[in-house]
Amino acid sequence: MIDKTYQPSEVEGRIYRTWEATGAFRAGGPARVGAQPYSIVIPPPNVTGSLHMGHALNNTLQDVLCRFERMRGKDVLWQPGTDHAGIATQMVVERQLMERQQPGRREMGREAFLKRVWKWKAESGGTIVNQLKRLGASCDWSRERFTMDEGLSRAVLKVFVALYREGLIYKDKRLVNWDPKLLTAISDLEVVQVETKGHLWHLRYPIEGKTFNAEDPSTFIVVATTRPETMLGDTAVAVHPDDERYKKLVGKNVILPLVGRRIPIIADEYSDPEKGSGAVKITPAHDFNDFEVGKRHARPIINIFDQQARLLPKFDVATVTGTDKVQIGHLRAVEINDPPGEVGYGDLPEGLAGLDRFAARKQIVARLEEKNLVEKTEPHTNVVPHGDRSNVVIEPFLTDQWYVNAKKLAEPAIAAVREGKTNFVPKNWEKTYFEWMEKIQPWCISRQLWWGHQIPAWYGPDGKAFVAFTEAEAQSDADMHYGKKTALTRDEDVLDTWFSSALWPFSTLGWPDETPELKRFYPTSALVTGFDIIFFWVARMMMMGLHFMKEIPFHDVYIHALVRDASGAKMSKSKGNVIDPLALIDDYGADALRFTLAAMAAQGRDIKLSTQRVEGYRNFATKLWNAARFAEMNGCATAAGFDPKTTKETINQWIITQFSNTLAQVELALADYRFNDAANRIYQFVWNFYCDWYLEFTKPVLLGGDSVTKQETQATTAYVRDEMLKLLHPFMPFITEELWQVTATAPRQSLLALADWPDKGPVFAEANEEVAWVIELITAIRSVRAEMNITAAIPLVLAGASKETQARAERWAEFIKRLARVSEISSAASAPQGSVQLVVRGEVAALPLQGVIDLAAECARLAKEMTKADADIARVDAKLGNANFVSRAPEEVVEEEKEKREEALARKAKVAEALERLKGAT
RNA sequence: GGGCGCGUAGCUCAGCGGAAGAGCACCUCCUUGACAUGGAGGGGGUCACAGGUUCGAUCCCUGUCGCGCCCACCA
Repeated sequence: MIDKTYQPSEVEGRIYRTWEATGAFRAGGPARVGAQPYSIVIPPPNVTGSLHMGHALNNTLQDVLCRFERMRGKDVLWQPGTDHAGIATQMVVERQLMERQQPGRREMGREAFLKRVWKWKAESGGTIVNQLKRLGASCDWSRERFTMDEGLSRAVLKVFVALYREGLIYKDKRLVNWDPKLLTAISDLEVVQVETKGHLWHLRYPIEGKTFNAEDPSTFIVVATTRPETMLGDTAVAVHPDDERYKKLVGKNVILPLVGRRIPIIADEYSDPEKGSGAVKITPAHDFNDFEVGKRHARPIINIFDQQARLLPKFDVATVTGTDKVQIGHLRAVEINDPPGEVGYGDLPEGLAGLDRFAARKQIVARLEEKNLVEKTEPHTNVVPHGDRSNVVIEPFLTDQWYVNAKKLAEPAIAAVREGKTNFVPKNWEKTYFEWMEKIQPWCISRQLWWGHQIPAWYGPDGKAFVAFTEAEAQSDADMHYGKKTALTRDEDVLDTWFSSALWPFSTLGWPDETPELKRFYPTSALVTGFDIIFFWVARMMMMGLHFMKEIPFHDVYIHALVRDASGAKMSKSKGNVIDPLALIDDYGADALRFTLAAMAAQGRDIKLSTQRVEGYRNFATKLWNAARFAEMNGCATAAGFDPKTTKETINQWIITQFSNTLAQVELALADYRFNDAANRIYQFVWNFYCDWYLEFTKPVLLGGDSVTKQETQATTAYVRDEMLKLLHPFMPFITEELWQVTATAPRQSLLALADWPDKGPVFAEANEEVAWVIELITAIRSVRAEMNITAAIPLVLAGASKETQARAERWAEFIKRLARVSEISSAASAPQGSVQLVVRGEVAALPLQGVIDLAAECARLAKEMTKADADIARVDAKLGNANFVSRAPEEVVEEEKEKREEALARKAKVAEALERLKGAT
């Protein structure tokens, strides 16, 4: 006996354990020999993270695909695993240390700290995996990987060394995005632009050789800046070469206030006459654009900050040699106003050393104001780069870092998408991909962190780098190079987390070894991910995959939307609008959550998730459960060898036909990644077709005595239920698997998860047509009943009905009586006096209700129908009256319109007749 | 500044060249033996606006107005 109610919380865990215990999700099992492979690699969640709504959506969609393909007989590998998430994880552990007032990572030292992180990974690493299981993810957990496990680390090492030797990884000194809080470089992608309200300061820089006088503009030049504190590092003032205002100043010098450094006024197209004063201060060490301008004019690069963006007592000065190479070194500060021909560097003015950049800003503005060097201060809004993790303002900072020549690697990656080897779904994301890939910048891959893959580079005493697989190898290279045993020190830095993620599609399959899995499952079939990591991850997997495997990593890239809260805001912890998927699973069951996400996953639009919607799909699960109970109560058992093609009963043929249509549409939708269409179609079938109509239609049969008809109906009910469970299983795996078990009257041949997907079913056109008529008739009668508030059973008279209709009515009498609450059905030449008359397919169905109905109301109802018929006729006539339409529109469209006209005319005639009759009765 | 997308029923959204759809909400009726987490019925939309293409436009094109996102930009 099936339980009265379905309790997800009591069922889901048990079901999942059954799947795991039977190895249902194992790829390459004996049952799959000879099967076509289908593979998806999971976007690896952060190992110490927990499941959020984005994961829930992402993994639901992957699971739908995997379960669908598995049931279709493919050898499915859904490759799971987790990411070490360098910065994020290191931050979490450091915070923990701080909260527990334990020594920080620097006090602990690298080794002890890493031990601590591994411990945290061991403690919390299982959380996300268990949460994915609660969602129902059918990953092959026996193959779970971690980006820092032995094998993947080997892949990372191999890739780094190979790219280095090919010249595609190199070390370079240039400005990077420096995070002064985390004390590491980050890539362009980890920088977010935040609109910030600030000020624009207009500063007066006195011109050399003139006595500064605030009242006399010829004695100074005004530069506008949002970062006055960086003026300490200025090495030029740039104006546009065509700017008449400043033409005669080009070549002259200004004396940098506070510092006294003499710096030239240069002409450079970078300067925009429209912005600020048209003259711009050039601070090559602290601005990306200024860096370029500085290089063009061979200006020195003066770094004024330490790693935490606090003012240095003595500046670091780098000089430019050539335009590409930069050398850096400490120079002594020189005297203010040093001799012509040389640039002075200057000491930091008294009392500023160690000030943080924002404090320095205040101080410097104050000091400039004192000297009357601030012309004006305007409020100003601009976008300021922030670290995506630390949320502090990023400082452009001159350091040595490792880079990947992304431009080179991008070429084949662009071509592969151009040539359609890899397809984005929806397609418009390809444009985003191309735009980024085509102007891709060198990828900064070194991070000044500890948690991650340490860079396999060792340095000799002169700073020369030896990149090798092992320290011993590097040592022997170095010894050879120096001609003697030489002490090396290892590069302290680790690689960007995304470096190892970029290898995910092949590293998880065993690369660099030539494993059978790699051969079988690469390239993977599909990648399912959010648009926010197209650049971070998808693009880089394309680059690495093509470079090392010489083949695309995946055929399709399905890009899904973001899950937002019910009002459309991005979910974030700080806003407190995060909906926890686990809480929804607790409340409504994993199936309801999954179905909600799938049903809302329309391409190209974000998902605004509301709990109400989840509740609705919980109700859907309940509905399904009860339908199965009903079937069981009525002895509907799976019949061995049942063949839907051999059914004789119209109603059975009808539901089978509806199922066939649904099946076909669901398959089409899934082939196109239209998850919402697939889900909605199934929903409609289960609720509207199977429950609302089919089960209601068959009640009289099932409640009646034994007969061939009854047997066939019982078998069909069970058959469609079983097929329906299969169809629904990819979306609602738990309840369907449970029902598959509890409805079994004989042992099932397999778990539902491994059952065969339904075959293309038969279509009975005649039955379909006939039942459509019955439904229309019943609906029309019900409508009138409800509108007129008639509860009692009433007779039905078919007025002037055709032989065919009369025969149909006879065949369906029992059903019509029951579902429309009709007492008896008869035929007559015309509708009885005072009856309500319905037009169904051009024929009149009359309900003799004299005395019961409100004649005025009925008149009004008919008048309304008449208006509608007139409108329909008028519209069709307008079309058909248009010679252009008749001559130019396709023939079948014209035919269709003619038929519509006939139909509307007939309907109008019937309604008019009915009105006449009614008036006659009054 | 460059790009992408969205304005359709009260709300959330499908549809995207041939008679406007769903779910929720709302209103009316229904404790019938699967299910009140239910059943039956109903109201509600010049498909943002203006032009254009077409025999025909919610759908294609152009523009306008709103809204969102991505990329670039510390004057």
